[in-house]
Amino acid sequence: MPTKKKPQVTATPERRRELLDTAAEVFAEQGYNATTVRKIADEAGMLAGSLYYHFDSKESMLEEILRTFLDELWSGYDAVLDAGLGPRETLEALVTESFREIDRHRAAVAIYQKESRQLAAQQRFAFLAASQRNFEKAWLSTLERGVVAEVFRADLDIRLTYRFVRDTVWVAASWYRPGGQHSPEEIARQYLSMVLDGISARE
Amino acid sequence: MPTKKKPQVTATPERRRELLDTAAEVFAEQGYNATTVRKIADEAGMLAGSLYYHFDSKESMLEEILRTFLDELWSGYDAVLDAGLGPRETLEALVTESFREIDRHRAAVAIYQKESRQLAAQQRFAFLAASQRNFEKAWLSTLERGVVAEVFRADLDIRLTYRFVRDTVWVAASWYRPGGQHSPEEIARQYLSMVLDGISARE
Amino acid sequence: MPTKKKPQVTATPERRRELLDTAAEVFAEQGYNATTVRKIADEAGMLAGSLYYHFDSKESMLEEILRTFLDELWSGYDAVLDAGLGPRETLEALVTESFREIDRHRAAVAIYQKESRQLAAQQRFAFLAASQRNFEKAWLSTLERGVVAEVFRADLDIRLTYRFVRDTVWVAASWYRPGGQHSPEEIARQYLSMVLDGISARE
Amino acid sequence: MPTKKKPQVTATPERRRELLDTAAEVFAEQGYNATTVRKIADEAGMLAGSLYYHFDSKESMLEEILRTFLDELWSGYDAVLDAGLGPRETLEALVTESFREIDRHRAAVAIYQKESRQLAAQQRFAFLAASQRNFEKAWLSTLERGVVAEVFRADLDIRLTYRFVRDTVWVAASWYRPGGQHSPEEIARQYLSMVLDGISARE
DNA sequence: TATGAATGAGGGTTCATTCAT
DNA sequence: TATGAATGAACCCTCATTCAT
Repeated sequence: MPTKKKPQVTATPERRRELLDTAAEVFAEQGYNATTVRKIADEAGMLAGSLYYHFDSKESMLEEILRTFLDELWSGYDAVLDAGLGPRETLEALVTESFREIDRHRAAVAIYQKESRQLAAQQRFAFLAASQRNFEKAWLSTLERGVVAEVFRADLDIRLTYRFVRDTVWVAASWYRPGGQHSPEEIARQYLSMVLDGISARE
Repeated sequence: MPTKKKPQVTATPERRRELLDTAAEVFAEQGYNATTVRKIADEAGMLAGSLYYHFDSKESMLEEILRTFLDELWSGYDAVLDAGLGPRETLEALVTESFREIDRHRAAVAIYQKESRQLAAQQRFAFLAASQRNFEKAWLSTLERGVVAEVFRADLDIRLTYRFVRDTVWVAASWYRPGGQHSPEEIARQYLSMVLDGISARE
Repeated sequence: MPTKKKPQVTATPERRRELLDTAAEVFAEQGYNATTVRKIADEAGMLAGSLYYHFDSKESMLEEILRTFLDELWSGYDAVLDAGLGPRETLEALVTESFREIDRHRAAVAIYQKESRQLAAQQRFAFLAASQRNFEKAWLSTLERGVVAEVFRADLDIRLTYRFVRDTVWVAASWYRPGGQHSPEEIARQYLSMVLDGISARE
Repeated sequence: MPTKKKPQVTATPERRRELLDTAAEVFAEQGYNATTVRKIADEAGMLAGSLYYHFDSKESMLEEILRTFLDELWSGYDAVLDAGLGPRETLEALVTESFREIDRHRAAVAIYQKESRQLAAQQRFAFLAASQRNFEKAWLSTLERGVVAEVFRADLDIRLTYRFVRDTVWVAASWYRPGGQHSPEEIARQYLSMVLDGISARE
């Protein structure tokens, strides 16, 4: 691996963040492939070529966006998983943390949702697959603990349940808009209510 | 349908179907934008240019795939909605029908999930937006009916519930593989069980 | 040069003529390059591939159209040039003959006007250049004879005059429509009047 | 004329002009349809894609070439038409101006001659049709004025005369080469002599 | 830091042509 | 004779990327 010279973190790392935020917004809105480097530059008020002073490539921007997001996400998740909570409380905390993450990194989450599967196949984005595996491990074990503790129903296919909960939470990024009428915690509460107790009225 | 003279659906509509199935598979796997016409042709065992004997453009292939899917979907939905069922039975039937559709048109559903939002902005794909509106109408009214009839909980935000159910069902297309261990009806049953009664054990 | 098998003059040579007439019309209207073989076939009520039963190539159609036209043109010109007329009568006869040719072969003349220069560079269309040389020879000698005989003005550049007369006549093909209010002979008469005596009133 | 690489310290609009001049030359020589964008780029010493930094499309290059030409042409014509000259002097001035324009914009004129008719049908090139109408108006009214003033012969069909003069002048672009032995003014004089007084010797 | 201009590798599409039926 | 389907080369255009200034 030859050392590259380009992305000197000289000057302002804030400018870098700004540009990445802009890029993330456009990626989320138009899709990664459909987004041209020029569109990002336009949005940032510069010319396409100028972006290459800050970043190696379009792909490296994408990578940094996703890496930053996943780092933060896991720092939140790890705190929850290490807190020694019971299975139901763990589930509630994970879901709430997820909605907070959607609130903070809406664009990144949307990108992740949409592109993750194809990206994960590339060497460069192997960290996506790794994260996904950890994710699955955390959820499955939580669900299993809950079944054992008779906190969750035992008659459900556990993998199906995992997918159900996982998807249910993350797709919200596709319609969620920060600053709307519901706070992330409020949405989390409602989602949890549905996921845990169902939508049908109890007799 | 204002398509003029070219590939009249006279002789072999089967070849057309074959090619569209191939295209749908590739679109679903790689994303519409990332899919090259050459890739589709390769998969179909012909040269890129040859596709244009059958179709006007890459976009028209996409359109036909989505139109065909939505036509079938709505023929199923309409049957359910016109059956005069109660709200809970309607919801169950709609969900079941959706999983059947995922089973039959997995690729089309996956494409729809991924590209629909951006596509709908184009004049050509306005029918996507129209379908989405009808979809929303059908679900919201069913949920409202259910709340009135005290079949569904009254304490949930109805739009949030709508999104919850809608997403929950359709994202399944992203991991569902036909011919797996669960039939669509089986999956529908488990999903319904979770959605209606929740995943937590009843005391 | 291997003998080709295709253009059997079997069956009807009339069909051949019909097809060539159709092709000439489209070539004239849209330009040779801009004309697709399919457009010709459409106009003839068949499929593009079917034309290749009758002709070797699009280019061979063009060649036959132009050859046929030039053959007829020269048969008319040669008659005039061999008639032993005086220079002014020769000029009048050539111009009249030209307008008759425009009347009969409007499409071919239009094609000739438009494409001749570029075509002539190709080996295959060398006959166009040859014809052009003969054409020039005939006109220049007629004009020179006329100057010597003091029938034409001596103070004009003879090459310029040649181009003037030549162009003046043939461009008419671009606006002439057979069956209009003026017969070719009538138009020829008026053109000759202008060319010979000018448009200004005599004092 | 070997194309050398200029020491382009050129500001942007000059580069644009250079490229358009190159394009015009190729269009004129090979015809618009037969000209590939790559050929233009070759001639300009760059790659095909690079042209798109300067222009939107091949068609937009054509448009700009023709627009520029017509703008200049009409600025010359308008000066003549507004000068309050008599009909004969107007005709002489228009013809002279036309030959000057051929001298300055030979390529553009040749393109105009060849492609104008088909182009005019397109929305984008409607300005060609408009120009043609103004052209016709100017000439017809000049000829009519001349007939009334008994400066031009009254026994000629005025539309035919219009076409005669118009074509006669502009076709010259197809053989005219700037820097030849005749200046545009000289050619104009000879043409006018023929058009006004005819080529036959006066008794 | 950013610009202007160019590169070069495709990508979608067109079209003359072929050929088995 | 004509059709239906396919070929393959070429075309216009896009876009990530580079680099001298």
